[in-house]
Amino acid sequence: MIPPEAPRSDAGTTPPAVSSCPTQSNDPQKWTVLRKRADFLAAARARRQGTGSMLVQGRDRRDGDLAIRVGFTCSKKVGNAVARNRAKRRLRALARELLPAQGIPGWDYVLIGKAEETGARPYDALRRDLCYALRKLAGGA
RNA sequence: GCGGAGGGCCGGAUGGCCGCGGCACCUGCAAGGGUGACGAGGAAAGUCCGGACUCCACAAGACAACGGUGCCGGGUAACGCCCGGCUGGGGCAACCCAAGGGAAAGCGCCACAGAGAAGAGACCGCCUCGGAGCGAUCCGGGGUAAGGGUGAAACGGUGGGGUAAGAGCCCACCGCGGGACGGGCAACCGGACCGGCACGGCAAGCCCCACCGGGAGCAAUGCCAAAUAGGGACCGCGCGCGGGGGCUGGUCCCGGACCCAGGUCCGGGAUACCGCCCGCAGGCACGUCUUGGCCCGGCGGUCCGGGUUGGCAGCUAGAGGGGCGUUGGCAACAGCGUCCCAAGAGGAAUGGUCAUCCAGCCCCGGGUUUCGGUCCGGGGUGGACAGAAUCCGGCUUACAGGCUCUCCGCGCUC
Repeated sequence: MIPPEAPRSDAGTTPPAVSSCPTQSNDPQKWTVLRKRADFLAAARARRQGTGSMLVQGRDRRDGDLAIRVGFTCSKKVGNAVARNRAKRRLRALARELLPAQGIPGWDYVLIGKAEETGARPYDALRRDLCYALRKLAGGA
C-alpha cells in the first residue's frame, strides 16, 4: 500500500523510467482494489483510452472520497488461465508503481489486458503506455 | 556399440530491488504497525467414473422402468481403478493388444461380387446315356461337387483307398462335437473313450442373464445485516350511543395525468359512514370526599406485489501424504512401529522486475577424423504443458528437454 519511497528509479539496477513518468508521490493517498461488479460496469460506461498493450477506463466517482481505486480485467481473448493471470499481475505491478503519483484522487480506474501484448511487451513500454493513457484521461476531464 | 521393451524421477538455479495472502506472536484505546515461518501441479486441466459431505425425497425389503458394468480370483471406503491369473491375437524376444457373459430363448441383418449367404446352391467344369454330324463339335436326359471363379465368410482340411466321375462313401492324422476321469478356489487346462460331421458370422442391432445405482449439488447448506417498507388487496372476529364540523386524513362522485398489474398522483365537489372535536356510557391502574389521569382499536388468517444484494460460516487434520523399519502376501495392498510434511484465495493471493549462470538449439574460426563425429575458442538465441477454487481415490488428455533402473535382440572384444 506504500508507494515506492525515494526517487530510487535512477539508482541501482532498475532502468530509469521515462522522464515524463515520475513514480514518486508527495501525497500518499490510499488505493484499493475494485471488487464489486457494479463498480466495473460504472467504469465501463465512463471515459476510456486504449494503448498498444492495454485499455484504461477512468471514472470520477464524485463521492468526496479521495481514494484511488483500481480493478483489473483480462478476458479469455488474452489466453488461457496462466496467460490471463500473468497479464493481470503485470498490470497490478504497474498500477502499484504509477497510480499513486499519476492517478487523480477520487477516481476509479479499470485496466484491461490485451491479447499477446500485455504479457509480452517490455515492462518499460507498458509503463509508457499507462502514463500516456492516464495523461489523456486526465486531460479530457 | 546399435536397435528395441517396460517402469521410476525431475521438469530451470542463485542473488538484488519492490510487492501479495491467510496464520502465529509482539505492539497500539483504535485505525494501524512490526517480526516470524509457510504459500500451485504432475497433470492444479478435461469434468469422464467412484466416494466423503450437505439438502430434498422415501423410510422394511422389493418389482417395473431407465442407466451402468460384464473372462476368473484378489485388493480397496468405493469404482468402469489397481494387482495376479486365464483365453484369443501380434512380435525372433523383452513384451504388447482385446466391451473378453449368452448365438441349441427369440427376432433381425449378412452390402458388393457371386450360380448359391443358412438346412443354400450348379456359372465354367467333370462323368455317363441317347440323338445329329464324315469329323471338330452340337442338342437333350441323368449323375457329381474334386478343380476353376466370387466373397469377410461357400456346410470340415491334408493324404490314401475307392469310383464312370465323384462324395466321410471308407481309412489315418488334424480340426469339430460329446466326454468318464484328473488338476485348479475359479476362469480354465489335460484327457481315456465315443460320434463320421451335425452346430457359419454379427449381441459395439434388438434381446436374454448376473450384479450395481433414489435425486440434486459447495452457486449444496446454515446464520447475520441491509433494503423493498413498517407496501397493497381480501376475509373472519371485534368495533357502545348521541351531537358537532368540513379540516392537510379516509371514503365516495366528477375531470385529468401515470403504472407490468394491484394501483398511484393532481384539481374540484360531497359528508351517510370512519378518523377528528364535544358529551354520556364502559374498562384499567393509581388515588379516593367529590374529582382527576390513561386506554378506547385492534387481533388472526389468506393472497398479491416489490426486493433477491453484502458479510460470516461451510473451508481445509483427513478412508491425509511421504520416508525408513518390520510382519503377512507372487503382487496390488493391509497391519504395526517411528520420523517428517501439510496453501486456503474469493474481480480470486502464491508475484513483478533486473542481473548472473546452467541445460538445449543455431552460427563462425581453428585442431583432429575411420567423414559419423569429437575437442578448443568466440557470438547469438533461449525454458514444455499448464494456475488450487469443498475435499479425497482413479481414469483420460497435454507436455521442450533431461536423469535413472530393469530386461530383450543383434554385433564386437576377451
